[in-house]
Amino acid sequence: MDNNEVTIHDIANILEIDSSTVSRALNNSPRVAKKTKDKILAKANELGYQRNHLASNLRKSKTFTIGVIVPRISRHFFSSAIAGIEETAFKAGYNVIICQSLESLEREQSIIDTLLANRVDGVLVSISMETINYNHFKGLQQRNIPFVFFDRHCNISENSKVVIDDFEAAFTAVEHLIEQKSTEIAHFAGPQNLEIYKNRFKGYKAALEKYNIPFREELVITSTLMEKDGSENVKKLLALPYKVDGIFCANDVVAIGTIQHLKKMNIKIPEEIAIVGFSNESISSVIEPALTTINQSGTEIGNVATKLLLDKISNKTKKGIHETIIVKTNLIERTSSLRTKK
Amino acid sequence: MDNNEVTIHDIANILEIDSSTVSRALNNSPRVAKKTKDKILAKANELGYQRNHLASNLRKSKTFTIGVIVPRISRHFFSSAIAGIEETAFKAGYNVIICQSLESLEREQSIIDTLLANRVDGVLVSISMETINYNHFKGLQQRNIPFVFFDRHCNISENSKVVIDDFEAAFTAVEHLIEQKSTEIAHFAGPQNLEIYKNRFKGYKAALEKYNIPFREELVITSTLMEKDGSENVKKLLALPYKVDGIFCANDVVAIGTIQHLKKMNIKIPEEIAIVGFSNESISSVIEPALTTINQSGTEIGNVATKLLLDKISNKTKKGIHETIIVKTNLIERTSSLRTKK
DNA sequence: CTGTTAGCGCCTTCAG
DNA sequence: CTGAAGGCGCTAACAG
Repeated sequence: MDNNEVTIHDIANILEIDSSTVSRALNNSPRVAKKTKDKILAKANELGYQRNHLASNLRKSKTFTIGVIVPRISRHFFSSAIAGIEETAFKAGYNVIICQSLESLEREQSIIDTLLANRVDGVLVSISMETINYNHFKGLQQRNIPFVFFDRHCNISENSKVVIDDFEAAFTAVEHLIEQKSTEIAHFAGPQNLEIYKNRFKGYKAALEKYNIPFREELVITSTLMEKDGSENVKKLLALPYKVDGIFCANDVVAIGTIQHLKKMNIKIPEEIAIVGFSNESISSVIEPALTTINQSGTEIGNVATKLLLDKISNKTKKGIHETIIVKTNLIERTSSLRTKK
Repeated sequence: MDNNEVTIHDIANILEIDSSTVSRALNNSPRVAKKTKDKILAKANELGYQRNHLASNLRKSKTFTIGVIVPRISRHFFSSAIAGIEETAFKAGYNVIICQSLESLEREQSIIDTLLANRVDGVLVSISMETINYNHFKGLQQRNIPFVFFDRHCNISENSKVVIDDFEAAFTAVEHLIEQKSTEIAHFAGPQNLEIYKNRFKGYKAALEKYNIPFREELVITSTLMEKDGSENVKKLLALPYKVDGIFCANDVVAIGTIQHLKKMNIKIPEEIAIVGFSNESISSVIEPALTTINQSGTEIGNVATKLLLDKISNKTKKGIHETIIVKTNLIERTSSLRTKK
C-alpha cells in the first residue's frame, strides 16, 4: 500500500553512514559532527523524511498522548477547558484523546480501561455526576500513570487537582446578593455528591450565616444540570408563600434556564429577583445582560491542569507530592441598575 | 520505570508455547486449536495482559487514529459534531486527535503537517474562514490518506463531503419569512469564500426571485461569525430608510447576537421582525423562544462523516470514488404567534 | 565523533 | 494446527 515512507535507513544508505548516526542527527544530539549533521538534515529534507512516531514511541515506551475525560464535550465550560488543554499539550508535543463519560460512572470506568490500553502517559479528569466510588482510578495509580482532576474533582486519598475556590466564590456571590438588599435568597444547587457543588452550597450557607439571614431548607433546590431544571426550579420558587428576591445559581446551564423562564414570566432581573451564577468565556455573552457572574475561565483551568500533568509526567514534580492549584475567579457585575434601595 | 507490562512472550513462556501462537490466539485467529486458545485467553486474563497498540500498530503500519480539524472546538456546532465523531470512531476502535485551526489558514496547514507526522489513518476537516487555497490538502492526497470534509467544505477537485443542502435550507427559510408576510428581508451572510455561506446566499436570492421580491444590495450584510456582528448588523439595518421586517441569518452565533440586540431595542420578534436562523442541539434552547430555526444536527453530521471516512480507510469505498452525503435539516417554528396578517 | 549490536512488542510469512 | 525466524522504524548502550 504505502511502503514509500522514507526511513532513517534510506538516508543512511544514500549517505553511506550508519542509521544510528542519522537517528542522532535528527534528534539533534551533540555527539554528531556539525558537518555530517548538516548533510543528514539536508538529505532528510530533500527526501521529505518524517519521523515515525510509532516506532520512536515504542522504543521509548512512551506515547506522548494524554487522555482527557469530561462529562460532555458540548458543555460550554468543558469545550473551552479542552481548548486550553489542547493548546498546552500540543505546544509540548503531546496529543490528546478526548473522551466523554456522558455523566455515566460505567462509561467513565470503561474509558479508563481504554486509556490504559492506549498507554496514555497521563490523564486529566473531570468526574461524572454519577461518580461516587473511585476504584477505577486505582488502575491508573497501580500503573503509575499520573492523573490530575480539574473542576469536578473528588476527595480521593491524595491526588493533584486544579480547581476554583468554590466555597469562596459562592460566598462572594451570595454576599453580593445581600449587598443588593436581597433577603430571601434561593440556591439552585448541583448534585451533592460532587465536591464542587457541596462547597458551593457551604459557601451559600456561610454567607447567610455571616449576615444573620435565616437558612431555609425549602430555598435550596438541588437538581441535575439541565436547562429545564432552571425553569422548573423557578416554578417551585414562585409557588412558595413568600417572595424570593435573589438566586444563587451553582451551574451555568441551569442559570440560563432560570433566566429564560424569569423573562418569560416578565419578572425583572435584577429589580425583582437578582441572580448570580457561574459562567465562562463562551457562554457569558448570552447571559451577560441578565446576571452577575462568577467568571471561571475554562481555557485557563485547562492550561493549568495540563501544565501540572506534564510536570508530573516528566517527573518534575516529585512523586507522591500532590498539589492543589486554585485558579482565580472574579465576580463581574453585568447590570448597572443595582437595587440600592428596596 | 514500568517494565512490569505483560507481553505475549510472558504468556508464551509460562505456557511453554510460542509467542506467535499466543498472538494468533489473542487475535482470534481460526488457526489455533480451541483448547490452546482457551488456555491462552485464561492466562492472559489472569495476568492482566493488555495488547501494546504501539507495537501492534507499528507492525501493521496503521495508527487507528483519525485527525479532526475544526475552526474552534468551543463553537456549539463543532463540539456537537465532535461528539458524533468520537462516538462513531470509538465504536470502530479508532482514536481521534482534535485540532483547532482557530480560523487561520496558516494553522490549518501546520496542523496537517502534524497529523501527517502522527501518521493518522484519515482526516475530517471543516475548513477555516481564511482558507482560500487548498494546497495543503495535496500532502494528504499524495500520501494516500483519505479525508472527508464536513459542513465547511471546499470545491476542491474531487473529494468526499458530508454537508447539508445549504441552498435548499436557505430557500426554505426565506420562503418561511415570506409566508409570514415579510417583504423587506435582510440576509446576515457569512464569509463568501466559504461554499456553505455562498450557497445560503444563493438560496436567499432564489427565494426572493420566486416571489418577485426585489433584491436589494444593502439588505445583505456580510460579516465574520461573531456574536457582536449580530448587533452591529442590526444597527445598520435600523439606519436604513425603510423598515426591515424579516432577517435570514446564515449563522447561529450571529443569530444570537441579533436576537440579543433586538430584545435590547425592545423590538418584538416575530411581530416586528421575524427571524430564521440555523441552530443545532446544543444551542437551540437559548434562541428557541425567539426564532424559527433550521435545525442542523452536529452529532449526526459527525457520525455520518466518520462512517464515510472509516469506509474509505478500510477501502470499502473504492478509491477515486467521491461521495457527497447530504444530511437533512428541518425547519422548526418556535413561535406560535405568526404574523398571519400585517 | 561514529559504527555495532540489540532490542521495544507484535505480527506474519514460511515451514513443518 | 504450531513453531521458527525475521522485521516494522527507531533508539540506546557499548565499543572503538
